[in-house]
Amino acid sequence: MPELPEVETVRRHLACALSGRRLHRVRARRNDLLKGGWHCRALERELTGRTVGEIGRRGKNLIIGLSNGAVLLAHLGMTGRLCVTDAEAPTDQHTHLIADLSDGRRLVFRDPRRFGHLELCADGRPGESETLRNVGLDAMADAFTARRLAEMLAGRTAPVKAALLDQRCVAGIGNIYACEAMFRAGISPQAPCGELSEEQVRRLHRAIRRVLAEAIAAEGTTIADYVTGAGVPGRFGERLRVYGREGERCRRRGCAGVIERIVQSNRSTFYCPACQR
DNA sequence: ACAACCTCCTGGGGGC
DNA sequence: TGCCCCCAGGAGGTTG
Repeated sequence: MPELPEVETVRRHLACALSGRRLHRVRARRNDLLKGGWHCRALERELTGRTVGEIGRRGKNLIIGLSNGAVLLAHLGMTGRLCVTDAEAPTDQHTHLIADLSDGRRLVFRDPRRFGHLELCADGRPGESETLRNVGLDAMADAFTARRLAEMLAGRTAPVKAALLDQRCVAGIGNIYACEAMFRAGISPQAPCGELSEEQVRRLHRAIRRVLAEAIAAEGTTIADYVTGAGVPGRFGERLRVYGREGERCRRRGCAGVIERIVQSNRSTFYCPACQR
């Protein structure tokens, strides 16, 4: 599931394969995947002829700069893929946008489960878009400090896990890396936000940064069908310490605990009851 | 204001 | 073998 490291991997791929190319024929197929009031024909008209500039990211959102100051935003949801393929590569009913590029290849947006979406900001003010207006500080941004994390958690009674998943606070963490960060920090996913000590918040901040940086270096985690731009699975899956490991032994040296799975806000949480308190 | 649910969607897997 | 049900979860919406 594309969280920050997977989206960053896609961003790097697109920066190589898409930046500098012109979009010369665009087909959009589903109005319900377009935010900001767009429909397919208008989006096709607006995109056609634009040249792709820099590719950025905030949280799990891709920010694709276009000529004339427009910006295309893309969220991959659960199963979304945005990649540059050969023009002969087959497409299916889950392919929702195809843009032929000036170099003979094509940009393809495919998303079977359709939790993803696209939004064009013709005015070049993506910060006010439907997509980004509720998205907080990127988890890898310099401005995301332990102090900022402490401010976000202060006074809240919700479990820490819920706060980490809330994109309005810190953006980019999903279910996998929330579990992994809490394990590394040795903090119970059920601990109320406001009850963490300063030291625990510092540990949590450090754990978030480290697990995300390691996952970026490994080109993400492949659970079901995410692949990197090169079409290969991410390598971080083998380094997960709790996610998906229910019933297995804790990997922390000297810990005899067994990983448990609980459900929090309808989502699986994996943790070690022996080392997370 | 905040927290706890519900909803959208499809493919894959388990059980019978 | 085939069918049905459940499960995965990002994020916005609704309810309390």
